Amino acid sequence: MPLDLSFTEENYLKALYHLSDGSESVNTNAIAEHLQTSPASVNDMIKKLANKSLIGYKKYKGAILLPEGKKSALHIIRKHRLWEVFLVEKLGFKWDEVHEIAEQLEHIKSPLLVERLDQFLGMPAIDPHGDPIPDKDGNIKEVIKACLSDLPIGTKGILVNVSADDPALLKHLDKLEISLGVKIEIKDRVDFDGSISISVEDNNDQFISKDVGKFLMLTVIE
Amino acid sequence: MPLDLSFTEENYLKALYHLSDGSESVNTNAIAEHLQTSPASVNDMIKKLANKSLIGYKKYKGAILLPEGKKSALHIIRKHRLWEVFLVEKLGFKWDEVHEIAEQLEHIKSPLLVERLDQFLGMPAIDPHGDPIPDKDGNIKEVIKACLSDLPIGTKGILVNVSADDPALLKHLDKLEISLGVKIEIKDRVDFDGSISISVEDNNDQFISKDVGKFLMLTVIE
DNA sequence: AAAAAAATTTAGATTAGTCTAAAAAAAATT
DNA sequence: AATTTTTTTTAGACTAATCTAAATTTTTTT
Repeated sequence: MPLDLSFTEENYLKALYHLSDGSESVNTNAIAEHLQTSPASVNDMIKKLANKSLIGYKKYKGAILLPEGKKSALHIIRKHRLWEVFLVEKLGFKWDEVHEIAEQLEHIKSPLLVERLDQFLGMPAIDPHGDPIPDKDGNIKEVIKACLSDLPIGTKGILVNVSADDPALLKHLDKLEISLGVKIEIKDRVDFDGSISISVEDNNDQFISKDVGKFLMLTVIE
Repeated sequence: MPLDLSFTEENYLKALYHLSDGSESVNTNAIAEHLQTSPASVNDMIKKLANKSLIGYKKYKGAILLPEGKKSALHIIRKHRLWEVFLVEKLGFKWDEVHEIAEQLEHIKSPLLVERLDQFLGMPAIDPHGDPIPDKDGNIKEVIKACLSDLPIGTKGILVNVSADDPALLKHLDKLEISLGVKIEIKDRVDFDGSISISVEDNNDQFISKDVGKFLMLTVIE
């Protein structure tokens, strides 16, 4: 059932999905930036995908996912996130080590494999970064998240997402014993540099920089 | 440590390994046949791999794996076979459904993944087809495959092939719970008619006729 | 509203892997 | 030993994905 797309085509569709918040059209340059390639290459690929009716495109007006393209993108994201769960839960990888490998595994094509993997993992709802895993029909339950640095003092929440793959950041969080699922309370803010005082799992307060706070997404519980 | 080879280069090295029994040089046409491509393409790739010192090549004299190329080939084969074990043991695939998927998975590149997978699977010695899995240094214990009726009493092996498709035979095997991949031990032989007493998966002994034994190919494991 | 800046598209090349058709070398047959 | 057949190699071309540099369109600024 899934279309026979090239590795590269799949990556473009995925990029388009990630860049289109809601359903706005996406700039050529934004895609080029995201995929670390040239705008000219993006332009070529956009035309190709538009010819296959996977995306909508009008000259100079950017690209937008069409239903078929969105379905494909969600299928790739499903595979990516399931493999991340596998790598962490079954093979003992840290959550900051799995992205690159899942980038490769997400392109494996097999009608049966994904569903068997899903069963094997117990049909998980979220991946190790707290992102929701689309079901096999492409339905995805978006989680309501707010960035830690945008939340007021006194807020309590569960860390559900770290919106970055930078290993340096993830390693830093590990050291602070900040991992997905922990409860975080915002205790105070420093006027001088915007540093944030937080407690993790009701332990002693510690500071994180404003920049780190920007990448921590919480589900507010209180 | 593993070289950064393309998908295609890896497939050529693997083909070369499978086609070179012992270490004879391999024909251009044989490779083309094996990979379902043209001799011209093979010739191009042979030159490329020879330039990288992965294979030896003299015009009109065929190609032969050099140590580095052989090491790469064995690493790919290791990955292929470990993934086959994963698919059968963990995801419940039948042994005849896994080849195509493993052909894709074998190209996933990660220094850690293969070793973690190996651990997860309990460092298996053979894959579901009874073929040996090279260790991480590329050492491979070549296995002996032979017809059950030619093997001595006391031999243990994995059933890797049934060299007939007579439904009557297959039905008979089904009833005896003899299927591909099962462990069989040869317990005894009857002088009178050559019947063979075997145990399947360490269950109670049962008899098969000499004629049935002729069609069962085992990989000897002990 | 014109000029400047930014974004986008086109034109023309490049690389990896492939192909067909023709030429050259090796092997087999007579 | 000469001829035929088979195998291998070369020559030239094609596709997918990419690039740089130049041209064009849109947006922003003045």
